Amino acid sequence: MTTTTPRKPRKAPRQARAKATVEAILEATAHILVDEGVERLSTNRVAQVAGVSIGSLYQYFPNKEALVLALLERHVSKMLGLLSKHATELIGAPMEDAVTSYVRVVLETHQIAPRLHHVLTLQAIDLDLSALADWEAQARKMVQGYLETRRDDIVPDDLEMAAFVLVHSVEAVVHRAIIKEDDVAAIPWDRLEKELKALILRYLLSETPG
Amino acid sequence: MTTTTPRKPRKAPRQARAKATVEAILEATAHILVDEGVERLSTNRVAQVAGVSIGSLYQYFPNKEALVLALLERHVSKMLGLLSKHATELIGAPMEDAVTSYVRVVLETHQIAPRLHHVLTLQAIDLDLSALADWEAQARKMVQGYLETRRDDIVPDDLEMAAFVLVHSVEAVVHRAIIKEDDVAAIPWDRLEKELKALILRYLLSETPG
Amino acid sequence: MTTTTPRKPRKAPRQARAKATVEAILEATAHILVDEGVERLSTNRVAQVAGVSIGSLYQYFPNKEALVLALLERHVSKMLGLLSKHATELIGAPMEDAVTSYVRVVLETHQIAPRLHHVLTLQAIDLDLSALADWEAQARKMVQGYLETRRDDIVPDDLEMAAFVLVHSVEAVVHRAIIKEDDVAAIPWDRLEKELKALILRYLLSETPG
Amino acid sequence: MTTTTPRKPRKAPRQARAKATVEAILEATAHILVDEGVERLSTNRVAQVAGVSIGSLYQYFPNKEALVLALLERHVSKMLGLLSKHATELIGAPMEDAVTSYVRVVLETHQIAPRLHHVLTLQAIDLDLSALADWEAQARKMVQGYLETRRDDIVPDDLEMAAFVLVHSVEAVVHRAIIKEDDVAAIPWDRLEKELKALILRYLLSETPG
DNA sequence: AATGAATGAGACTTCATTCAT
DNA sequence: GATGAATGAAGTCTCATTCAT
Repeated sequence: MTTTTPRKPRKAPRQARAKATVEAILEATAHILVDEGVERLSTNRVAQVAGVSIGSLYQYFPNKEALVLALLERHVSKMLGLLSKHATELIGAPMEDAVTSYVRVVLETHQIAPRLHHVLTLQAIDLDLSALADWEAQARKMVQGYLETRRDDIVPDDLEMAAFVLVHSVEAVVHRAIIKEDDVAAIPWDRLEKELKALILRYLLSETPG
Repeated sequence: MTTTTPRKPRKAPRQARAKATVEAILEATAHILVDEGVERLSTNRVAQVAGVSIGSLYQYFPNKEALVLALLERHVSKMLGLLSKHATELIGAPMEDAVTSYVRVVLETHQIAPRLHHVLTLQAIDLDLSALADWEAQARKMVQGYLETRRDDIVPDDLEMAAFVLVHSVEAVVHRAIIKEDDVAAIPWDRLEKELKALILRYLLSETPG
Repeated sequence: MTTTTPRKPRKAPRQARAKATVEAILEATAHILVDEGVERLSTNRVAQVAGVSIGSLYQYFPNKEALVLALLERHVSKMLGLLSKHATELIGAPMEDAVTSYVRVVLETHQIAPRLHHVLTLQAIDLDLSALADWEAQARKMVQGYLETRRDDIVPDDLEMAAFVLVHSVEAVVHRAIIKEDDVAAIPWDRLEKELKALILRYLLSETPG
Repeated sequence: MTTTTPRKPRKAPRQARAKATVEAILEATAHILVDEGVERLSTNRVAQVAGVSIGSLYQYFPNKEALVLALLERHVSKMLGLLSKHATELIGAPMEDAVTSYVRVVLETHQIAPRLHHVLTLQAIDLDLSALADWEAQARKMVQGYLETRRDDIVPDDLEMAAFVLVHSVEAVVHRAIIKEDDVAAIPWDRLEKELKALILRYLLSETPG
């Protein structure tokens, strides 16, 4: 299942006009992905929706995958931006603040573009795109790094495992919460945040009772 | 994204030969899905791999989606089987035993056919098939039901939310653990089980410290 | 310039209907090649002219090259048929009879389908198809074989070189003669035959004068 | 197969820079033709390889054919140059010298740019370009002219036919010899020359034996 | 003169599905 | 029941050519 298909953009747009074209193409891609579904994503349709000729599309993207990849990379880069913005807050912060900060970052990353996030996530797996895996690795590394600074206060021994459990628990719960609601506005973000903080803090700080 | 395509098998195979045909078709579908990827799944290819004519395939399945659906339903039915088998153990069991039992069920469901599970999960979302959602609903209902019998011993108030958090945390962590390892055997299942039990029990039974 | 594109027919037609389809496709290919030119040869056009759907074409031929190759192989096989039919006459025949026979074979091979022959020749080179090279090799081998049986009567020492010169001289002259005339009938075949026999016999049997 | 597309260069380059541009374009064309194959010859690619914008290419050449034509005309003009340079030697020369001279001219023309010669030859036919036909006509005329001055010493009656046979025999044998060898350097030019001289002289001067 | 962005016809090819045998 | 030939819509992608800057 290893592909040798090129996925990188063909050439960077130099003129302003070209930049607008690329922008229109990516927006159209996102639009179709979110509102019409992957199965409707075809290069022809993207070009049509973008109001651009199919030839122009192929000037900048070698194939359909490259469109999705470009979109994914933009998205992940925004996610990583949020992560690194808050990363400094964590260092040396008391446990509760650090956890609050982390949960909020995850909630925020999912609010950048919730429906696009969902679709891109699936595509990343289907197309074997690593950008998202990079994000996860980054998050795990950061969490594990923090846990190591608090090793003495923490119950779990295996910090790698602990980071793995935490990152994916939080990620999954948030993700499902968003998918569950058709209307993103309806999600009880505050309660979700509270609950996730409880989940994490108890896992890290309490001995198993009983 | 809502389809009106029929997805149910056309007619049940009555003769033994027919049963074998259907079996071969589904096996071929699974094989292609797992070993070659969704993008290679075509009805013609399935028929070829199954050693059956394309006409025969359409005798039993009205379209391509029906293949995936049938496979998914089989799989989910196995998962539900495991769940209900253990369901009785849970009722009235002490908290620790109940949690152990639940975590084991989830681990077992993921071991039925790990790679197929992964692919089907993605397809279920892409094709908007509800079978998997059914499974999740079932699991949530069961967990929530159990929590209600223990309401007094439990810290979280909102049991629906608690069930949601638990089910998806466990599900996600197990799922990622399986995907992570190319060599499935290499996963430290016992440690994973221990860690998940700690996560759940502390969440349910400990007050947030600090 | 080495290609890995498949060129062999996809599957052999089993039913009579399918055989007719394949036949129609190849005839259409030949027709387009001869009457409209290579640049007009497209799979769509072939299907259209053959009165067959494009899908049917691709059931039997993996791509455009395969069409040309199939046609070429049929043609070359006819040419080789003529060659081997006369091959026996040559063995042990007196020089003049053998030469007569050879020149006639070449003339005949070019009359099987003169215009198609011309186009296929070019395509064989462009597409790097070896079928025609096989024919030439065969012809050279046969001629050289005969020359060896007459080594004592023959002036040239290097029989490989002599065969090379003979085969390509005769081939080229005949080929150009056919191309030259738009009206194929107008070619003075008998005089051409006489002249080529003279060319060969003098080359083989006379010492260079002067 | 008759085209009405203009094939002549659009305007002659007046400045030195423009001359360099045209030169680069033609060199790129030749390069692609020889090293990548006709199917890879696209105007965009030529421009790219030439390090010139596609717009500039169309400033000097009205279409793709014009590129090939320009190249062909340059090549044929070199060939004609060789021919006319030796033409004077032939007049009144003794038969053997004349033949030597002619064979050498043909060998030389094929050594100008053997691989390009090969490709251009094919293209000339495909695109129905007459430049090469002009060369052949010229060569035939010259040879026939010489033969007429020697009519009394010569065996063949029909001098037009004799010239036809000679020109195409020599041409074909030399051409195939070059194609046959991957490495042009490996061709036994001297033996080829000797053999072709023998072929011609015997044909012209010896009665058919036997 | 030169640039390169944009165009779109059209080529190739796949694949879900139907239907005659 | 089964077969496999046939279909054609639809998708991917290229490339000759134009034109605004």
